[in-house]
Parts: sequence; C-alpha cells; structure tokens
Amino acid sequence: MRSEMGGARASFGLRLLQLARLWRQAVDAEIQKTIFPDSGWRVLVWLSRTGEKLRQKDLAAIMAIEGPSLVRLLDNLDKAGLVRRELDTGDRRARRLVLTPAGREAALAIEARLTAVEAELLAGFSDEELAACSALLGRLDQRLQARRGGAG
Amino acid sequence: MRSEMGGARASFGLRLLQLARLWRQAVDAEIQKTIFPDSGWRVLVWLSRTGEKLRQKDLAAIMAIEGPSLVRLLDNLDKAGLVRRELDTGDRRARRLVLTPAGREAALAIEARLTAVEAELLAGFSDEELAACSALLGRLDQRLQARRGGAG
DNA sequence: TAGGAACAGATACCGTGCGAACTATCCCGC
DNA sequence: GCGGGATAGTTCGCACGGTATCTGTTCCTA
Repeated sequence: MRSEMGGARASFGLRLLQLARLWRQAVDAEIQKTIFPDSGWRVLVWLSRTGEKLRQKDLAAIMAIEGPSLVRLLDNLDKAGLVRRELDTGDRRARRLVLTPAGREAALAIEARLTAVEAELLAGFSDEELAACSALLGRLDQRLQARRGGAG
Repeated sequence: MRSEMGGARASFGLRLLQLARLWRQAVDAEIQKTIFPDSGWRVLVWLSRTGEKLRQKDLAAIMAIEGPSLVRLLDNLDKAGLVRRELDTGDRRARRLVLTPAGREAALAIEARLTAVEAELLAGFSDEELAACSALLGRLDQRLQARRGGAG
C-alpha cells in the first residue's frame, strides 16, 4: 500500500468498516456490562433524543436500518417494558413509539454512560480535527443515503 | 463547554456506525453484482494485498475479525476454488493460505472495481481532508485495537 | 521423557443486519 | 362504494459478526 495521499483514498472504506466494528464492540461492552444487558439500547437513545411519538418507519429511517431490523429490537424492548407501541389514531396501520417511564430512565442512564465512553475514546483528539472529520463523514453519509434511495 | 464543537464529539460514534453500514451496502452491491456474487471478497483483497502465505490467525488479526468468523469465509472460498489451505511444514496445527489462480484473478478484478467504486464515493473530497480524516480514524483504530487486547 | 499449559484451527450456537413475502390498512380513480 | 396499487408493520430465512468449547499439536518444565 502506498503511503502518500492516495493511500488514504484507497484504504478509506476498509478502515471505515473495521473501525465501526471495533467502536461498536467497545461501546456495546461498556453499555451492556454497566447498565443494559441487552442490545437495542440504540433505539432507546434515539427515541429519547427525538422525544416524539415516532412511527416505526420514521425511526428506522433515522437509525438508517430497515423495518424488519427494528421490529425485533422493539419486540425485546417491549417485552422488557421499556417501550410501548401505541395505536395511531389517524392511521390504523401505524404504531406510535413511546418510552415507558422505565424506558426513559434507562435511556438517560445510557446516554450518560455513552457520553462518558465516547469522550474517553475520543480523548486526545482536538475539537477542530473531530469537527472536520465528522463533517466529512456527514457529507459522505448524505451521499450514501441519497445513493441508496435514488439511482445507483 | 463549546457546544458547537461538542456536537461532533457526541454524535461521532453513531455517525460512524451508520456510515460503515451504508458504505458496506454500497460497495458490496457493486462488487457482488458485477464480479463476485458472494461476500468474503474482503478475504481475497487482503490475501492479494499481503501476497504472502498467511496463517489464518494472522489474517484474522489483519482483518480485525475473530478466528471463527474467518473460518466460515474460508470454507466458502475454498469450496469456490479461490483459496487453498496448505499445510504448514513446520507446524502441523497451522494452515498457510494461498490464492489459487482463479482466486488471484478474482482478487485483481475486485480490487479494480473496489478502487473505482471508492473513488466514485469519495469524489469531491480533497486529498488533504481525506488524509487528515483517515489519519484520525487510524489513530482511533489503534486505540480501539489496543483497548480490545489489553486492559479496558 | 511424561504431563500440562498454550496455541491453531474447527464446530456449535447466538445476535443483529438484510431482503422477500405476507397481512392489514389506506388512498386514488372510476 | 369498490377494486387495485401503495404503505406500515410483521414474519421468515440468510449472511456475517461474536463467544464458548472442542480437537489436535507444540512447547515448556519437572
């Protein structure tokens, strides 16, 4: 592999994939061992952050996962009493997702732990370089989402 | 604290996870529909890039996956006649991984397509910002790998 | 040199993501 | 109003990641 600038371009994708897996392992380990011994805590975080009665379709879109992937997560959270699927008064096909009090409490604890872990993982990086990198990733994200929906 | 910069810090992990999934979907779709209708093409790329008779343990380490995860990929590639597991003359526990001629050919085709797709996805980003971002991700990668192996 | 720890790889099983196919409901045109 | 296409959610089976455990081999040491 070349070590010039082109190298960053060539190995960017593989680096991204490995990094995401490692990041997920690290964060999951922290959250699951300290607070919430189940996956699907990401659903709680998103629901807590948006704070609205989302429909499943919208939550799936926000989380950038597919409907069926979300269903199983919600089944578990529902069984655990953390999330309820309320009926939508206007559309009997749809469900409105709401956190139960226990779910809201769990979400807050997870958010706190998540913030701590991520801060630890990102310690030593300057705000400026993180913001620049995050902006680049954000643009890439938009491009990929557009590509997924629109023409390939 | 600096709330505008803190945003990048707080959402960095979630962004990373979503982005990696989207990236993988985009690249997998391109590779699988044009060249190689199976996953595990990443194994071919790595074997082709290192070019040596790696042991499975070493390849797993390079790819940052676990041994058992690699075994299944190799089973498929072996069945497809793209990779062979040769006996190590010095250590009868170990296997040396080699690409068959068909495997080498497939790897080259995949590399070419991969380069094209990634170039397309990264078009519009400057070499400088990509290098900076990639360097940051690389440091983060090292930190996560160390964390996984060593103390939490 | 016999015995046990360490190690490479394989196997079995679980979690999480996906797409395809299905059900129930909505909406649009007639 | 009603038949057909679109939409929200579910179910099912597949792919790929992981851990725990097993087998065979090596290596170290008493």
